[in-house]
Amino acid sequence: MNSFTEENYLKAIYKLVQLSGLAVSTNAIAEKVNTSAASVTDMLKKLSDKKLIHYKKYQGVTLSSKGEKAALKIIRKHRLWEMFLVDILDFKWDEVHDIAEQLEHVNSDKLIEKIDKFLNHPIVDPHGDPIPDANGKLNNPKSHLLSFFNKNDVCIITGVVDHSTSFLQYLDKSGIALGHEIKIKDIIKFDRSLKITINKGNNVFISNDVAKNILAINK
Amino acid sequence: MNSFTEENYLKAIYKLVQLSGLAVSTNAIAEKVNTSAASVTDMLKKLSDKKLIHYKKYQGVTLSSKGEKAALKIIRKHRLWEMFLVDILDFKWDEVHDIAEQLEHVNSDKLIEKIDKFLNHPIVDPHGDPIPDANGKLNNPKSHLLSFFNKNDVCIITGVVDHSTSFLQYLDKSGIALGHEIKIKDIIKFDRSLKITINKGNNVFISNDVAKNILAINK
DNA sequence: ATATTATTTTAGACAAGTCTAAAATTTATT
DNA sequence: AATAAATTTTAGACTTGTCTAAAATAATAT
Ligand SMILES: [Mn+2]
Ligand SMILES: [Mn+2]
Ligand SMILES: [Mn+2]
Ligand SMILES: [Mn+2]
Repeated sequence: MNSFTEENYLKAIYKLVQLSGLAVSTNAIAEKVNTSAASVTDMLKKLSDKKLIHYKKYQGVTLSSKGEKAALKIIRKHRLWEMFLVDILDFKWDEVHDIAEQLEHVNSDKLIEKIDKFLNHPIVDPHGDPIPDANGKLNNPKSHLLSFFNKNDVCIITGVVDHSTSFLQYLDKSGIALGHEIKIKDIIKFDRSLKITINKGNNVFISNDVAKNILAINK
Repeated sequence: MNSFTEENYLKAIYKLVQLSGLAVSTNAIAEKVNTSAASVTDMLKKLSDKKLIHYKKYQGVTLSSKGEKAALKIIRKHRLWEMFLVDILDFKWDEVHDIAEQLEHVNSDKLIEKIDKFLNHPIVDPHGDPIPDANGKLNNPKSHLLSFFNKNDVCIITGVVDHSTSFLQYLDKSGIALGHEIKIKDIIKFDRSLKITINKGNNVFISNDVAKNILAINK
């Protein structure tokens, strides 16, 4: 078994590789897990000894297939727990991440499969992120950042990039939620901010910074 | 916050004090948390510094009110999670303890109160153990060991002392479950084993060792 | 191509929790 | 009351994960 700490490193490496498509740097990991570069180097040696990563000094790191499987399992657990918290216990989508950070480390295959079944095998979590299946298979839906759409495009919101409480609460306040239909009414040249219509009703202005943190798919 | 380890010591001390009514010994704690007496002494110093226990060298230990509150909170979480696992996820009563040992350390007041509400504020866990309320108040039901009843007594099974998988599975196999009515048909003088009738139906023989691990209340 | 800067690794230390072996204290026995 | 036995504490060491400061390597700029 891997320790909580090891699991958090694996998850961090998985997400960074996913994002960049490249081997990830010691510094990037350090920032992600909120620790020093020296500590990361120590841990990389350990994960390498355990054959969880591919690592050569100064050359960056990727996950081995064993490491990727472990990472996907943690991500599966995290997202299923988030789903459980929102759908069953009526938590808000901005409240669940920190709790799921703890629950994702609970070790019981039977438990996670029962939760999955109880939730009716959900495909995405409350933030629109895909949930890996029991074999670690992950359906990566081809969404795009809202900031990449053009004037008069109509799309459906499928996810968010930023998962912070403040961002999610801002979306709530603006009436922006997963599944809603968005029409791009206007794009301001100066700062690339957007005027959008939500569900054929309200018009709302959002900054480019916000648009870059919303995922959507063409309708 | 207290670490997982500290929480497990507090829980162990709580249960040992509960059982004996006296200050508990270093050795007793060592056995309960499955570690060496030396390690226990180290931890007792730490818990004492944190004002969680009353401790004087060589004199044994009891919980401070702060420590007792912490212990009861962990026990509340453990028992509510066991209830959730059995009632909602259809686990058997012999499968849940180890998972609850992990879940009891998840830190979120909101989570545990939502679970409590979702379960409709249960009073006892799947093993008949009482669940402390949100204020740490615990209703100690006055049950007795089945081994203390007399011939022709009729009683209702309310709990178990031993929580091991093998014991609980033995009870399942024998048709003995919480809430069932038991009539003591005979007590064998030689070894104090019992012939009992379950729910006015089947007759079953159980050893005194088994009877000493079943709790019941007079009908 | 060399010098400067940034990144990464090593060295050495620390806190938490654990261990074994030895010393101190308490309890039980004669 | 003195001795033996059991319990508890101390001493010293080890592991995991962390840190800072210094050294090594790589990347960038002149
Ligand atoms: Mn999350
Ligand atoms: Mn999520
Ligand atoms: Mn239990
Ligand atoms: Mn229980």
